[in-house]
Amino acid sequence: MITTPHGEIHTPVFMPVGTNASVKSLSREDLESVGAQIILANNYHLYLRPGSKNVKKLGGIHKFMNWPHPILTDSGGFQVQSLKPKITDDGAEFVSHLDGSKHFLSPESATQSQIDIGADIIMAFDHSVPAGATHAFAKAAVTRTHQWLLRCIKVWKNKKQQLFGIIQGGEFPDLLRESAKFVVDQNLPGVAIGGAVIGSDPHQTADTIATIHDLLPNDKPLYVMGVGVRPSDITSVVAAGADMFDCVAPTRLARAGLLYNHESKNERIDINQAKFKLDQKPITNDCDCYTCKNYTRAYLHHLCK
RNA sequence: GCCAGGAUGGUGGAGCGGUCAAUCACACCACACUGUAAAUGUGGUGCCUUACGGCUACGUAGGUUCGAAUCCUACUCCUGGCA
Repeated sequence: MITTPHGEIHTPVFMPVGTNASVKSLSREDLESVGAQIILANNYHLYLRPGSKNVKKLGGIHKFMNWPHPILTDSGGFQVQSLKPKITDDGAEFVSHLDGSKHFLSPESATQSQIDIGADIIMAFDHSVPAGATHAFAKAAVTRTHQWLLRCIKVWKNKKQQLFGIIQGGEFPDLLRESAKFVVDQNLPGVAIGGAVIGSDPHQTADTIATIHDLLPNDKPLYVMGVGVRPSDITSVVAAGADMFDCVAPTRLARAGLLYNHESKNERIDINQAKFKLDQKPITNDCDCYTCKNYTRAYLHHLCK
């Protein structure tokens, strides 16, 4: 269990992603009815718009988005990487996807921005190790991530807001273990693990966690970043020892018409397919969620048109 | 009944003598989505073929032409106007 100023979180917990201070297409009531205890928002997006200081002026993110329960913000490091940034030891220079303007995020500014936004849990600004990284590249990213973590900690004053450090290391056990030791030694309220080795393949994710598991504290949550493309990914990652995980997949896939059904290929059906036009079954027979109890595949197919 | 306009692939709709199996959109099919630049993106979509290639197609039947979805004639059916 994790205690925050906005309530307790019982683990293991899946955290729906609401990047832009909104879990797309879902209301607060929808989320509550499904048992969401905590949601994610993103520092990068809110820093650009409406601006972190403006979120603060508007009373903080909980009031801003009408979510009185726990919120976690990601630092934005992961998003910035998709913008082909210039990364130095100082931080990351990148171009806004909104208007092309130049920006710079450092461990200090990313942390201060998250403090202003006001989430219950904030993440360290890290250098995520991409897929296929060489040992040398991964080592540099790990070292940088560690240096950046120390700088994040310096800015972090309000201990009611929990700061989580992030373990990196790519696919290399020596780097993963070195990183785990370093991050755990900072004695922060929680520990996360990220990078491309986490989230894409369930076996690789479980193996990566196993590599460092003996180094982790028993009394603090482990946040495995970006897990949950398939429902079975969640059970396997929990079995591996994860306490917290998030993924854009449930909401993003649903918006494209892909709905989870454990009996189907890839654990999902594509409700857009013409074969569902007259299908009167629910998405999943043994599910007691509001949608499965009240609507047919035919109706959901119709709504996608 | 007369006059005018029109009939193109699952649908809408381009094309107006050769580079047309036919722009494009939709629909359909497949694939992809990890700490959301994503209610998005990529590919395919007449028939046969792995491919090369072949075959059948632009309302119906003829005609002109080296060559017709494109021009001409008749017919059928739609739409608008006049009676």
